[in-house]
Amino acid sequence: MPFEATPLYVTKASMFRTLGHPARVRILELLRDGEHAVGALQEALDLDSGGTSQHLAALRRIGLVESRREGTSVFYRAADPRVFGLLDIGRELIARSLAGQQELLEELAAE
Amino acid sequence: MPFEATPLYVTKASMFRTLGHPARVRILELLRDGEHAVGALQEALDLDSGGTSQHLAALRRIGLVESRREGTSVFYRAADPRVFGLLDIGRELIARSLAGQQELLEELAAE
DNA sequence: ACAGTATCTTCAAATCTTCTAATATTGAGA
DNA sequence: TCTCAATATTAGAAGATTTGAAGATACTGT
Repeated sequence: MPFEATPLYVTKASMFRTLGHPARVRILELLRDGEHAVGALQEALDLDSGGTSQHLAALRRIGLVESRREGTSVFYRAADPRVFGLLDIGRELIARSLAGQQELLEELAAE
Repeated sequence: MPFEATPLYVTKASMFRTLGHPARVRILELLRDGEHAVGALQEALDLDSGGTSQHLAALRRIGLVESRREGTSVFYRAADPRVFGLLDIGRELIARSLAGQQELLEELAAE
């Protein structure tokens, strides 16, 4: 009874697509240093409560974050620290790409 | 004269979003073992020529692939092998998440 | 220069995502 | 149980992306 007849590359794509929103990238960056309550995230991101929940729900849907309730607050954390590796590689790739543009600019300036 | 006044997390998000399409994930998987002509990719993906070009253009726009023309063919390759690290971590995270679901199923079955 | 092939671009229709605002749920404490 | 505060969910409008078809461009060999 396979729940998941979806090819792996489709699942992978949904994961990347879920990461493909500025607010969600920022949420994960914040979760690097441990769990945060929804209220704290909301304030840090300058979002309203609905928006914050929606983004968290998207991240939870694909299993990137997990939550824990404590009284009236809900705390979120990264489900697996490897997700930060994605962010790191992302940063490296962007750095590389900007460095390339930089070189081009310098060549142009040197003419 | 900053070309890029965009915050890093926005650029990062566009990169992930660009990766967030099954065809583009598959293209990168194919590029793991070296460069491929557009025609070859197109056949492997079973896409029409327009679609293939568009996906490649999206990948090139954010600097994940580079191309080289040889006669009438254009060959694409990954601009930086670190991008494969993204795919690898993606696979690991999905594996983890499926394993979690699996456990849940087993608990349910054991009841 | 011409014909043929390969790749790229463009544009509008269909689809999916995000945003906004309103409403629902959950738990704590009186 | 009632009410408040914190999160979550939903629905519809607005915005962005994908698709598919057609046309434009570039290269090779003759």
